Amino acid sequence: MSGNDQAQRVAEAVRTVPMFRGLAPEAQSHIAGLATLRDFRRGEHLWHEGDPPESFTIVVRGRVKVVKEGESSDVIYELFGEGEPVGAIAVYNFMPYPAGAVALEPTTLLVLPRRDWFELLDRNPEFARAIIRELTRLVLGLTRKLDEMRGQTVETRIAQLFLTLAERIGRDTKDGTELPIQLTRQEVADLVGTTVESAIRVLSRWGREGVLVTGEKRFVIPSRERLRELAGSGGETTRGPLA
Amino acid sequence: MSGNDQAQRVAEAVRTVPMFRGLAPEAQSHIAGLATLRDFRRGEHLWHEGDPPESFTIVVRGRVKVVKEGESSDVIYELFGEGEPVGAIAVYNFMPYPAGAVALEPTTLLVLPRRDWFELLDRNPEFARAIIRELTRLVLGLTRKLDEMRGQTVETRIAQLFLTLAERIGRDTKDGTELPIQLTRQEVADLVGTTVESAIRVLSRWGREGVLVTGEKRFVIPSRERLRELAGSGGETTRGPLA
DNA sequence: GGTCGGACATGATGGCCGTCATATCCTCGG
DNA sequence: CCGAGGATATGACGGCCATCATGTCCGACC
Repeated sequence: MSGNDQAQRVAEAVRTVPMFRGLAPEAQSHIAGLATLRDFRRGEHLWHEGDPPESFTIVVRGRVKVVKEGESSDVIYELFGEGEPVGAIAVYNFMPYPAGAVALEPTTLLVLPRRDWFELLDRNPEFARAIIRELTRLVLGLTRKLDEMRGQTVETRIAQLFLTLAERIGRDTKDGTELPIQLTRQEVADLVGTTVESAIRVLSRWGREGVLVTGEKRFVIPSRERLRELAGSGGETTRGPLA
Repeated sequence: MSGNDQAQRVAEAVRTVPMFRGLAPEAQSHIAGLATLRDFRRGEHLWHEGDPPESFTIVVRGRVKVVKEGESSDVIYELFGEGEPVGAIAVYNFMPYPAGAVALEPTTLLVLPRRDWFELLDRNPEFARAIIRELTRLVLGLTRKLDEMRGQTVETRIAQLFLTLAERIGRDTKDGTELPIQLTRQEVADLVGTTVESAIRVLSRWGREGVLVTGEKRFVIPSRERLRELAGSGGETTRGPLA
């Protein structure tokens, strides 16, 4: 029974994943026959840095951070949401995962054994295109992060972070833009490359000033325009004596 | 005559490029029939940010920097050397180039019109793999840059930069490792995300101390071990009162 | 040969922010 | 019900480095 339920859940997951959505029903059920689902709790590791990648994985529910864990501080490289393949690089090259992955929320993964995935790749050239698209997205995100990181003040970088999040996962409500995502101040700090304390200083001040309000498992941006001003004016540090 | 010479040069370029090296001779000459060569002087732009990518391009001679040009400062995302495809992302997605490209040395590019390149891609699945490999390299390089950028001092970051360069293009001589590449202090600064002045301070001190010597169109590292020490010990900033 | 621009160099100054210390609030588990 | 641990918050201190100013050297060009 529950085996049957499981099979149904897998089948539905395959149907909803963008990469597989366009396939013929038979192809979809073929894939569903090879795949399984795995559930993770918030904070649980999907894998650790250095693990060998046994499978190709796609997020079907929840959100995941890919993070390089240093002894004293971490760096979050990227966030992955529903429908996105995660860890594709390691699987493709069969290299140890260059970074760990941690669930930010209760998360479900669609799991395809390496071997099966490569067979599919051989037979469906469009899958290679999907991977290229995904890697492209990664590269653009990383270059963006790189120039955000540079020179700018911490406040500016955090403002840019939340603007990016607003574009990707923001919902408009009557109180402003809502970001239904749970991030600790530590995680915000890791995302922009600073310390917890600095992140806290900015966010608590923003809370007082009404720029960005931290709520239960979400953030609210009353006015994106305010944020955009803060994000834009970070380049110039010391204003000349004249200005 | 010169047309014939040109054809010969193209044919040889195609034979030497890693991506095409494994192909059958007929396939190679087919590609050579579609491709052309373009030469650039040092400092010349291969393209500017925002240009539409008309062709797929591979570096066959020289070296190229891909750079995001800001009003007051630049960021160099990556360096490309002989045999490497450059700008692949923009071509594949037919999006405007997200960054400019500039020749660091006299450089020759193998140029394949977009349309022809896509036909080749359809017929040769291994080309898609080559692109994926290239993108993988890019992603790993960028993530590396990201965590090098974090927290570390300027001196540490520059040390890491030259260690990386030493691995990629270093030649061992009796005086130490030689890096046959011409980089201005400004370019070094752009690579590690700092200012010219800071880069100059570090490099001129290193020159005095014999850690890294700047020569005619090259650098020399007398002892890689020295550099490695400088690269490693940058994390800890304020030593505690006890230590 | 003179001058103009670019690369390299060095000093002074001030601000951002990383580090350390401390405190409050809340959730868990015993 | 109380203690432990985690997240959030706030203040003090000090160092790295961006900015600005100034100077030298060199090749390019007229």
